[in-house]
Amino acid sequence: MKLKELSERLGLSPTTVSRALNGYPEVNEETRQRVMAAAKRHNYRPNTRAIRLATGRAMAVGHVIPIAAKHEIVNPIFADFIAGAGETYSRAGYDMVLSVVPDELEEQTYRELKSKGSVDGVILHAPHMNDPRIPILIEIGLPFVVHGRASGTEVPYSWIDVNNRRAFQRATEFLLDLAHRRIGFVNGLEYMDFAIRRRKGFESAMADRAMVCDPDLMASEEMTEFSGFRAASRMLSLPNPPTAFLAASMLSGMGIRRAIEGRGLRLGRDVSLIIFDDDLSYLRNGEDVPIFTATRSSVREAGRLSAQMLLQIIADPGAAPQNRLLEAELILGQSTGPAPGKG
Amino acid sequence: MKLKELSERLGLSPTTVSRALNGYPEVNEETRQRVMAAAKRHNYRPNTRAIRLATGRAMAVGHVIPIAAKHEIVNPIFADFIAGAGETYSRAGYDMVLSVVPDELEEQTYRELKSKGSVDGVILHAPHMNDPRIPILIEIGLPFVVHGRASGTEVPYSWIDVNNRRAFQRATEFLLDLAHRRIGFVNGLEYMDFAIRRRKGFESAMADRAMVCDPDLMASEEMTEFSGFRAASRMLSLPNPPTAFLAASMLSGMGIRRAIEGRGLRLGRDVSLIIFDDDLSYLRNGEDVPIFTATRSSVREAGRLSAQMLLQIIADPGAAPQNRLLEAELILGQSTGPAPGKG
DNA sequence: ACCGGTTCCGTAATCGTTTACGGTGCGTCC
DNA sequence: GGACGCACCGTAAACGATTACGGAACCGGT
Repeated sequence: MKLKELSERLGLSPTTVSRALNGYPEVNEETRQRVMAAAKRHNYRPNTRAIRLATGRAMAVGHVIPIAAKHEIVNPIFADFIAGAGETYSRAGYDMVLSVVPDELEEQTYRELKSKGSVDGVILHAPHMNDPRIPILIEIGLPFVVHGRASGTEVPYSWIDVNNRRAFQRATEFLLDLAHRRIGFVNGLEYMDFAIRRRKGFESAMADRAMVCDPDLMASEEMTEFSGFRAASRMLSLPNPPTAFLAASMLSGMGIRRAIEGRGLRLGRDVSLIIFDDDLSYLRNGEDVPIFTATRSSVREAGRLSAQMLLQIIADPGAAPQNRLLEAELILGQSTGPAPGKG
Repeated sequence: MKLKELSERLGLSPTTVSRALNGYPEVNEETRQRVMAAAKRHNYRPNTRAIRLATGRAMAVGHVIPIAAKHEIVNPIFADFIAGAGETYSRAGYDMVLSVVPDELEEQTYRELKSKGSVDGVILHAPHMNDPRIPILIEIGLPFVVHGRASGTEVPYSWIDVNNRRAFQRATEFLLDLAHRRIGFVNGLEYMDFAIRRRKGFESAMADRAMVCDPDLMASEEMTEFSGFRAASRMLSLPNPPTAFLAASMLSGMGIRRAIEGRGLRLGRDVSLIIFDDDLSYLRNGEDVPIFTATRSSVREAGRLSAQMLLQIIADPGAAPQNRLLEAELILGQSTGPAPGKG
């Protein structure tokens, strides 16, 4: 069933039918009702391909997911971020198109998305310091929203981010309040912007209490269970091991717990642990009472908000860039307790 | 730069230019070279929207990701499956469009994808018993490949699946060989087809050794860390607790380990554990030596293969349905050992 | 009676490709 | 030398919507 057929059945022109369905004012209300009814009755769905060509809009947004060439790791937060964003898109009638590309092909991918006209905008994932993708997107004129920020980038752009610095500052302070003095910090890869900010948060909390950061107690790793395990194992073997850990993710935290318990130590008593909890649907931090004490911020919610922001930008490309900083909440779980007394 | 402009610069008709670029035979080889060179020089990229309208092909495939209404859980294997499929699509010049929908809207989503013409085919995820989506897709004539199978569905359709039954049969036999007699089986939700097959594998291995399955030692849960923990905790509290576990996923397994170690028992000595390992990039089962003994099958590879199959079906819609059954390998890790001697 | 302004609707161009169909020129064959 | 086939290229009609522009009918005001 196409527009033309429908209009013939109704004894109207395609123009009027189109206008009626799209809510234009220059059509009699009675006629509009008749058209809408007929459209529903004949199960008419405008052909997306034709709309796209006629309007020049793609009615789609792109997410390009870089695959780190080294480890081929897909960031586990994507699933939930996309679930959140997807909700917003469907409601607005937009498609979400995913490109999975090795990270060295990312620039080229953006250029093609633009020149082939297959999307109206993109979400930029996992920004790092001085991220070159931002100036590129500005140059080619493709609307975008960054999930995160890029330290070092001066030009204005739209982003949504969690206050990573503050979250880790608070977590560190909390451990210090519990009298922990040796704190192991298992961070994400520190070319990622969020990891840089988290480190700053950690360091400034330490500095505020006139404490020095021991490089032996800091690690910058892929956020996997195994990396967490390895880093914690190393630190726990030191002559002066940490009594507490700060972990960049739920998975790292699980690895750290394995290292702790594997040594016969008890989590929350002998060693404390605070993680950053993205509130992933398949990696819930317990049900009623949290397993880990954590700073929490829902990545799914971030997906929803990013999508909304992007759609606004697409609707009004002239407007000034928007920014939104989300605060993480500090939730108390069973993995923290006062530092064990000295001997 | 559009086709018309390019043709004018070359002093040719749009037809000839189009044919030259698309490899049609009725164009002089010399002319073709000239056209190709000019296209490259002017950085000409055919407008996807126009191609789609003109050819009637969407050059896109859809993945509809159902969100379970109850728990809003995104299946964690999606990220890797999609990463695998995405590689295949990009190489073939296809887009991947994702729809994230509450599962009760799934049928409607398929119908819209078809009538709006936004995709040429879809991948069907997470099939369950007598899955109604399969007859629906056949009815509306949208090419599809199922990742998994649907027990009870008689009509032929294309699928790619892991031999789940065999994998769990082998795993069970392996535990039995190690003299384990009380085996806890922490399965996925048993309306999912793969969980049904795994259960059959477990049961038939038990039956082959004339053993009865204790319902107290069987659980059917969401495949999360917490569910694994809860199920294992319950079983370990039984008067006659299991000496070994079989887990449906890496995450369940991690929860089971937590339950085991939380009781002061040692994994691989006091209690054994075999998991099913989807080989997710962010949930690797150790690096050199596996943490868990596991039956392993890469879901990413399944994604690649599913995508290939779907593209073939789209290219030749008349052909008979294809099937492909992958075998999981049984890999030895540190989580299994002989059953502890009685007293 | 005439003009201006609404209200409502239609004609036809447009988006940027593909492709059915038709042409030209040339060589070959009988 | 006419018929035929082949190699090559162009004209114009699709594809299915949106939308610029124009026109008819009607109303109120002067």
